[in-house]
Amino acid sequence: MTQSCADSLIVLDFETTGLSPDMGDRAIEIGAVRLEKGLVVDRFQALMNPGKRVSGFIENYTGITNRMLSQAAPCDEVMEQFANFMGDSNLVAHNASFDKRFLDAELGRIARYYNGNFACSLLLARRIYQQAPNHKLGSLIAYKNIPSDGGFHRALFDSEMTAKLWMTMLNDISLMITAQEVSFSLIQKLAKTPKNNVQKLLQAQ
DNA sequence: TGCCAGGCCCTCTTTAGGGCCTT
Repeated sequence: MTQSCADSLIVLDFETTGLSPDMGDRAIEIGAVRLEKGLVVDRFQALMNPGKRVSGFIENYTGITNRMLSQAAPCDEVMEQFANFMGDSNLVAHNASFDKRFLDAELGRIARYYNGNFACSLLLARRIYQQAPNHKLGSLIAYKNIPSDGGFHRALFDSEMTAKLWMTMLNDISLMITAQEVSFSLIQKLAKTPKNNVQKLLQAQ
């Protein structure tokens, strides 16, 4: 069975100075992998200098220090490169609303835009892994016994783990339906379906 | 200096409140 929605996808993750670009927070690292037919075929990773110091909390949380950022290229330079990398591919992130806010904010600063659609691995996991203890990325990786060395909270590592989780979810969904492929539109529909209607939706495929 | 958000989703709901996720 094919998994067409993975034919060309960018799975991305930002590390940032905080939670809200509307409150002045900036991206400090972008990591992404390109998935084609279920395989990682390309990677992107870069630190970026946000032009402000990051808090001790962020240094501890990510391991990214002010010293490291002082030697990094500025955000606009890195985001220009990343915009070229992702093109108009569809996009996936864990808690996509968070990464989309920062992607939109950073690209807006350099007047670059994209036409891809976002899908959220968190929303999908809440539908198909309703018995998981919680739906944090690290917890889901452990729940599905996906090999990991535990180095979470760096952008490329988290995007690689999200990509593995994504492929695992597509495989699990493909086992629940009779259709020949798991389409991107089905994934987006699933992520918006009330939990108690998930089985009905899958059985209709 | 210290602090900050927003979308989703559940329920003891919908004229609301609070937990889960992301950094």
